[in-house]
Amino acid sequence: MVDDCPATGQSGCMDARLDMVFSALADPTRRSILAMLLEDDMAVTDVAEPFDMSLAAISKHLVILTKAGLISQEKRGRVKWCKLEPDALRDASIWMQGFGQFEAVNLDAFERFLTDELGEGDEPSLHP
Amino acid sequence: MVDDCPATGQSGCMDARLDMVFSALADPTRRSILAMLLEDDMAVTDVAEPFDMSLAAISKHLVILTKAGLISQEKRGRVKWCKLEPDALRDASIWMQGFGQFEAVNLDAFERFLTDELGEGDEPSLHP
DNA sequence: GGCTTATTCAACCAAATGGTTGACGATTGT
DNA sequence: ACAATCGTCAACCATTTGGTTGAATAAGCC
Repeated sequence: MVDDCPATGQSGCMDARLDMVFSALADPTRRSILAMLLEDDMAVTDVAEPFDMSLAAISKHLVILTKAGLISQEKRGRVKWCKLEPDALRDASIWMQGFGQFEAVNLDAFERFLTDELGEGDEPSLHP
Repeated sequence: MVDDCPATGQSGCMDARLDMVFSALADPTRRSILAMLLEDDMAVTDVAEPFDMSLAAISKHLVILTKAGLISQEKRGRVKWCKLEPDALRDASIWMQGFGQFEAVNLDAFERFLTDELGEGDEPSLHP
């Protein structure tokens, strides 16, 4: 009954986590927030600034991202800092790769990944 | 205005597609369907069979998966065949990998991937 | 102490989601 | 021709989602 196989999805115990991760990613605002946090940790107010939306709405988005494990929030003083937490993203990505494994063409993606990351200079350029 | 950078998410034209892919993946029923289709193409009725849910509901799920590009449906005679379409999954997975790229630990995932796929024999064993 | 800033809470709302049922068109088999 | 099977459509329903406001809590500044 433990989730022995990530592909079956049959009542696995990581189902709920995947639910949360994918539905968190399903919103463009939340994806933008993740992209912003990719560059640096940010306070809630600063996260909200570029959006045409109330602070409360952003706060709720951040709660959703936190519950999904995609970010973490640490309160220091009166400001709450948001930090990207790539593990959950990685897990979900791995899950998805399961669906490509049986196709040889899937290797394209990894070639692209590797050349993007390793071929383009030494400093970890975030997004070419 | 074209989506020049997959990380910004700023009004990129692939946003809508990612919306659809991730919200399609956010439902456990739909993920199970994908897992079933991983093993073989299936007719709609056969997809619906293991679920405790009406055929119409499954039909709707399949429409959602189709619109997201995750599966394709081809009607042959009176039965409609559903086939996994891994490209969309791969694209979304690539997008997600962007969030791991700046971390060295991300390479773990790819090591795991490579050993899983290449290390476990010649025949494309679907899911060990 | 009293103002300002940072963030959440609570109540509310419109729209989207995920399901049901029953009727319907299309295709197949006898 | 008739009946059975495959799948979708339409109408409906309950719940969730994503947003709004205004008040409330908490911390820093003068």
